[in-house]
Amino acid sequence: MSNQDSNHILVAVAWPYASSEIHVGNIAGSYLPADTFARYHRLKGNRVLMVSGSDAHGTPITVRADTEGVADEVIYRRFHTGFIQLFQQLGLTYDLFTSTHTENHFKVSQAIFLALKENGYLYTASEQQWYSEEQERFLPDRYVEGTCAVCGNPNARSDQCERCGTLLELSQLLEPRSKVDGSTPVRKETEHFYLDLSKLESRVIEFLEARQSYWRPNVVKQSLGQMRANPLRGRAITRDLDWGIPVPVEGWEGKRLYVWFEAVIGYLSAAIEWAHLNSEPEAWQNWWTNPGARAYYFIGKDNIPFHAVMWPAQLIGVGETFLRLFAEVDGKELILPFDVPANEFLNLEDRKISGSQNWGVWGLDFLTRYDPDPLRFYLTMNSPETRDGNWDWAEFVARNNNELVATWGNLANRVLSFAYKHWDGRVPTPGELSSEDEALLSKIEAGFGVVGDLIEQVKLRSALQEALALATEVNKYLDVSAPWSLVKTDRAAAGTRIFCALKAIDSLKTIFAPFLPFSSQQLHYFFGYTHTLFGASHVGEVSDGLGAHATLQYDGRPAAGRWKPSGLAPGTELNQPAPLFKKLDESVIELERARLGTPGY
RNA sequence: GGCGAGGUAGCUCAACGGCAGAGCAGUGGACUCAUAAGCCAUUGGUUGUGGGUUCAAGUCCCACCCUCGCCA
Repeated sequence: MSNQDSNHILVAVAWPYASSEIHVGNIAGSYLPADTFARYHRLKGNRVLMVSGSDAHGTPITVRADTEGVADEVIYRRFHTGFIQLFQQLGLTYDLFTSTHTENHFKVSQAIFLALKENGYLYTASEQQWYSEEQERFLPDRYVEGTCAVCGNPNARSDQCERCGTLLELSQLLEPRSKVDGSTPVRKETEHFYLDLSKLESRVIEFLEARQSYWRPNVVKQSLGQMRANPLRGRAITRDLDWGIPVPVEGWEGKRLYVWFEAVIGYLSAAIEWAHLNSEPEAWQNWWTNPGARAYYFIGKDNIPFHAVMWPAQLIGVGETFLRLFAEVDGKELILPFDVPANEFLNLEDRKISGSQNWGVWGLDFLTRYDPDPLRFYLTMNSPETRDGNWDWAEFVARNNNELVATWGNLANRVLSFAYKHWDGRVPTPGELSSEDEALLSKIEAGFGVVGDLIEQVKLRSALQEALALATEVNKYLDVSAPWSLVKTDRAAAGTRIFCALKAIDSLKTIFAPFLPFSSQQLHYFFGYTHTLFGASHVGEVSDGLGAHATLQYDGRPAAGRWKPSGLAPGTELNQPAPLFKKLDESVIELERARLGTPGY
């Protein structure tokens, strides 16, 4: 296998913070589109590597741990386990879903740090931070409050007064107090490493401008506009914390890499971990050092600056030094993002999703009552690709019943049942095809190109709409050819029509498969195929010096699905068909709405 | 406050400056293989507001309003 293949696709998926539940907005924003995209490319025969993991470090986890009075690690492990359950049930085919709390990620992140340092992009500077003498530690901004020197608000957060909006210097916060124990913190000098982004800015701009023609406007224009208005400047990449990745410099024990800096490195470290788990320790380079490989980053819009500006800056900054330090390979750079198809946000019943108010549809909870494919269908048809979207329970039920069930599920069921009943459980043998038969089959065949192109452009909503329109074409064809009448007068002709309809549905099964993998596999089985369209995900556990961490891994070896039209053979024995999807009763709308906003569901 | 994105039919979304469209919902019809599903036909619009440029503006320019994100 050549290292220069252009069919290596890195699907880099946002890393969920291991401190809050995953809701349908998160799923629609990045996890689901990534999987649809990855599954398509796998069917297409491309070499896909889809990676992500739990973001285990960072203040939100520490805050939650302090609130509950447990160790940071307890919080991280609890949520990490939940993520893996959810993703497996949703059918997200991560080649590796891991965590940032791994020995491997520590080493990779430290190597990135050292490469930037060696290349002269890091400097150190001192600043004052709030320090608790009682606890002998520096306090993050959100742990300190006091009186705003500007407006007198007695409950101002240490970094910004919410009443007057002022960004507060340390000296502007009067009578500071620690939210942890009420004690009075003191100002204390502390030294940190900074990434010298000003030195990298021109190359980041170059990088963005080269991709401007095909990136989503929200992603590229915001990034360029921001830099035009406020040129990049140095940004701290270390913190005074004890949870996280140690700074690999002597004398810096007790400091950690800032989470914004190390979490994105996970895309690289997860690929490396994947390669080791598969006993091909160099295999990650097929994606990461291959100039022909394409890296797609599926994220939500809140993450744009980190993926369109900061992460490219880090990658540019390490140059060839990372490979030399980490793998003793000379003359190789890490590839930059090919696209960052960031999605907008999803509201819920016209209100912003909120964990604290339990205003959300939570993934794991949802799947206790509904199947994954209807969720995947609704979220893709309703995908917030160009603007904020809205989850509406009435619309979920309507789209499920009127589109997924009525147009596609019913089509498959009506034709399979008819064939099963009248041709003794076998695919009928066709006679000569009429021009209508040929027209239908060629329309469906063309669908592979149409839908495929849209998926490649990450226009998944349009792609699924096209697929559904193809199902409508088959419904129309059936209406015109009316095999249920024909079977009474000309059984052979009816058999030809049904053969064509079956063949079309067999093709549509593949076209729908990236979006609706579970029902496509079910349909695949009804058609009598014995192999599976995709591989399987399994939960694993990896042990290292930091303990054990759970993983989700995809094994694509059993996958036999191909992105190409059906080659259905006459006479094939069918399996007893059944409806692919369930119609939902309207009553669930009110039941589900009643759950919203009630704590402790 | 700055940088962006978005605001089009009841809902979700389209529309190189050239007759505002699609799907779903609604309404009417013929059919019956199918989960009362499918098919055919059809109603529905002051394109957020106010100006401007143009033979022609949803689209370009200016100002403003609303929503969301990021930055300060």
